[in-house]
Amino acid sequence: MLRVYNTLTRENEDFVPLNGKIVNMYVCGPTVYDHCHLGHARSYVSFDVIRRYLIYRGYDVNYVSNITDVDDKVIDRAKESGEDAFELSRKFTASFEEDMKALGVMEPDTRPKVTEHIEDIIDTVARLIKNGAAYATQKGNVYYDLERSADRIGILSHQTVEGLMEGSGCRIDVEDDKRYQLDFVLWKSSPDNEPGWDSPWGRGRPGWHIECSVMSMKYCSQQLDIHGGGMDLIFPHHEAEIHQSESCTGIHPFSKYWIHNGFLTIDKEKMSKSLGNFFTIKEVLAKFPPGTIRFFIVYTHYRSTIDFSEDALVEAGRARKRLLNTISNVKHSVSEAPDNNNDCGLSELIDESRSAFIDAMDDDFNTRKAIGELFVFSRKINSIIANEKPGRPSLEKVLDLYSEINEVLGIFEDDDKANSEELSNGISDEKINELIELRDKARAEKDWAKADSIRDELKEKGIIIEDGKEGVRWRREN
RNA sequence: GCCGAGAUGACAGAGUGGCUAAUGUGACCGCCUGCAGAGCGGUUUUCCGGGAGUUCGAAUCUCUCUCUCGGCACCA
Repeated sequence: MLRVYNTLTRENEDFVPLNGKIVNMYVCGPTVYDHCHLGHARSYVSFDVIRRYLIYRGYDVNYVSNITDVDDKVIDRAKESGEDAFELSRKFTASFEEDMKALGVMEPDTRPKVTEHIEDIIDTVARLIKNGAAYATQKGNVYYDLERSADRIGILSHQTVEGLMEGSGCRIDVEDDKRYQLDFVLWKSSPDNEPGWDSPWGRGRPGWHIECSVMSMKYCSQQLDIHGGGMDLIFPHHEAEIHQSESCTGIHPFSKYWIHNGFLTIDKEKMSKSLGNFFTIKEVLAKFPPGTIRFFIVYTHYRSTIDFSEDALVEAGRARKRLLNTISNVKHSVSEAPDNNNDCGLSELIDESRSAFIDAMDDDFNTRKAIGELFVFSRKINSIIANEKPGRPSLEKVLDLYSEINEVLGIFEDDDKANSEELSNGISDEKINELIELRDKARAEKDWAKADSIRDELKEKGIIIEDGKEGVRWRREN
């Protein structure tokens, strides 16, 4: 039974979707005013694994994740750089999509953009006003009337009204025309020099929270099974969504499960531009293979704080390589294996390991534990192929289990770099084999100096030579 | 002030009542090897923040103390 930690109840709960095997899942996407940073990578890789695991467990997942392409931050950034706001958001949307692809994040079933849903947003805001849940002001702003449903405040963040009022962040803006301190904006009037759309309340643009309510209801359902995002979105963003959506539809709860990923820190400090420890995904991709970055993220439970440092990435890379080496060892064994039914206990081991993987993942997507089980499995596999002679069918089943698990975790994808001839200084397979032959000759003549110099030469070009019992193997490495 | 997360070996990090606690990285030793790599075996490793309590039995439950980190209307 899959168990999931629900922020709403602060408990681990059995996962039972609202409607059989169908899972409607909405994950808050980025506001595209800059290149995405490592925190985004953490969040979207985590939810990607959750999504893939649900699919693996037989659920029919409808995964929706938005792009917030109009917002104060987009507008401010455009003003600073003198660019057109829409041009800017288009640019960073493309950048984001590139990053997600590099990290092996599956494309959502739908990736709606705010600017393409202005009509829907206006309709929803109008409906909220009609329902008496919101009010428009003289200045052309529309606010959600929280005082009216004050008993619902803190439903997700578990804060009291007093607590929120006394919060350090609680500021009363002099310009504000809202009635109640905790009211939040649904529609914000735009000056002529800023992006805006005509509405019943004048020219304006959507407030920050409304887009997610509107687009999740449009592309998922009026009631979601899972709503996800970073922990920092719990308040006010997700709580605002609950108010808006439930006032609009009258359906409770807006989402049955709320899942939030933990933060990413840099050298134990919060990532922030002022501290100068801010890394974009692209900066890190320039230094580490995407598979390593993904492994680093998946190797930590999604709710734990994950501390980024170069050392941690290096360690993750080594750990991952250990698993990749085993897979590569098994592949070699397959090519040399006898075509008989010698099982050597592999079938049983595979079944046990699959169960261990599922048990770990069923426990609130405990990827760290699941990978721990994978190391145990791999060590046993290495041992068996070193000491026994299993037949090809059994070995192929081992590879099948690795790919089955890879469907969920996505950590064994070959890094493009490692396999491309261009990055290995353009050296061709033929040339490599030629050099290996030369080296073999030298070795036969016990000319170790020559043999080693050939090996070093190839290593410089990213080709790793390994002598085994059954001859020489080589592989490209970045 | 309010809310939350956490403290497990050198480091990272599983583990929520019962074999002296998974796994990875590092270091060292051994096997294998001409050497190296990969792999295997072993050591580092009785390591659960302090104290009190419950229990036949606690890292795990209760109380308490200390410390760390994060959120609180920009945020993944």
